[in-house]
Amino acid sequence: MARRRWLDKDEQTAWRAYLLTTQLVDEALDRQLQRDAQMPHAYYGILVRLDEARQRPGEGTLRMTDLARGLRYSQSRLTHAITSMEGSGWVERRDCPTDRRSQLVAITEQGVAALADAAPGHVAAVRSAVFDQLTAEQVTQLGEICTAIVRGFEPPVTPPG
Amino acid sequence: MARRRWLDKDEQTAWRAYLLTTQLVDEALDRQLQRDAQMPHAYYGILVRLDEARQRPGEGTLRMTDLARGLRYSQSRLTHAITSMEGSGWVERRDCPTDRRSQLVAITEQGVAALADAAPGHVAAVRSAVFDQLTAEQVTQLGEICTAIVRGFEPPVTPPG
DNA sequence: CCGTACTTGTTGAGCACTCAAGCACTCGAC
DNA sequence: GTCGAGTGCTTGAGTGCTCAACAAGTACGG
Repeated sequence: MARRRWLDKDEQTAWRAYLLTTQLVDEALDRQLQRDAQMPHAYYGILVRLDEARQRPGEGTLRMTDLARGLRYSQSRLTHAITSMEGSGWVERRDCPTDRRSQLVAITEQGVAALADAAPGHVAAVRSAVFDQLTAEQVTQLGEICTAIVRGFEPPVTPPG
Repeated sequence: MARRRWLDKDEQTAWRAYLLTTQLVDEALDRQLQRDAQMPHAYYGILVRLDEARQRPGEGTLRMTDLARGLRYSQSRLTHAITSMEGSGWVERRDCPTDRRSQLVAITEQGVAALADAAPGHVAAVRSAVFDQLTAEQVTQLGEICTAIVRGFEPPVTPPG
C-alpha cells in the first residue's frame, strides 16, 4: 500500500471535529432515549425498521438475517438485542414457515406504543443536537459526504480481467 | 418546546446516511485497532493525548480530570480505561504533589512504542474509510459542519437579566 | 479552627457489544 | 438418497461503557 501519508492540517482538523461530534451526538441521543424511553439508541433503530415492515403489505415481519443486513448489525448483536427486546415485550419471534432455520421478528402492540412514545423526544434531541446547528446547505452537504463514505464500504467492483 | 416538527425529506436522508456512516466508520476503526494493536479506538485517543502531553515542556503528565475533560470522557470511563491500560503497561499513575485527591497519568515507553506501532495502520484505515472518499472541498465542509454541531454542545450563553 | 459544600477519583453492578464456537437446517452435486 | 458446503441463528465468555454511590481531600465562610 502506497499509503504512508499522514493527515494534513485540514484533514486533521476535520477528523478531530468529526470524532468529537460523533461522540457527543451519540452520547446525547443514547442518554435521552435511555432516560425517557428506557432503550438504547440501537433498539430504537430496530423498532423503526420493524414498524416500517409492519406498515408494508404482507406479513409485517422480517427475518433476523434481513433485519441484521438492513441495519448492518452482526447476527449476534441482533440476536442479543431481540432477546432483550422480547423481554421488554416490544417484539416477538415467530418460526418461519418456509425455512426452519429462520426466525421472523415482528413488533408488538407494546412495541408500537413504546416507539410512538419515544419518537417525539428523540426527534427533538436529533434536531437540537444536529439540524438546529446547520444551514439547509450544510444538511445537503452532510448527506452527500456521508453517502460518499458509505459507498466506500460497499463491496468493491469486481476487478476487470 | 415548539419543536413538534418531524424531519423533512432532506433531513431524513442526511440523518440516515449519517447514522450509517458513523456506525460503519466506528466499527471499521475499532476492528482494525483491536486486530492490529489490541486496543479499542478510545484507548488510542487517550494514548495520543498523553503522547502530546509528553512532548510538551513540563511534567509530561496530565491530571485524570483534565484528560477526561479534554476527551469529553466521564471520570468513570477514564478511570476504567486507565486501569486497564496500566495493566497493559502503556500508562502509569502518579500521585499529584500539590493536590492529594488528584492523580497524574503519564504514557510509558511501552505506551509510546504501542502508539508508534498502531499509528500507521490506523491512519491508513481512517484514510481509506473517510478521506479517500471525499474531495478537498468536502473535507472542509465536514470540518465546518462538525464544528457547528460541537458548538451546539458548548455551555449555553448566560441568559440576560 | 470547624463544618459544610465542592472537587477528585474509584468502585461495582448492569448492560450492550464482539468474537469464536457450535447446532440445526437447506442446498446441490453426484 | 446422501454427503459436504453453505446458511441462519444462538450461546457464552470477555470487555468497555454507564450510572449511582461512595471515599477522601480541599476551599471557604462563620
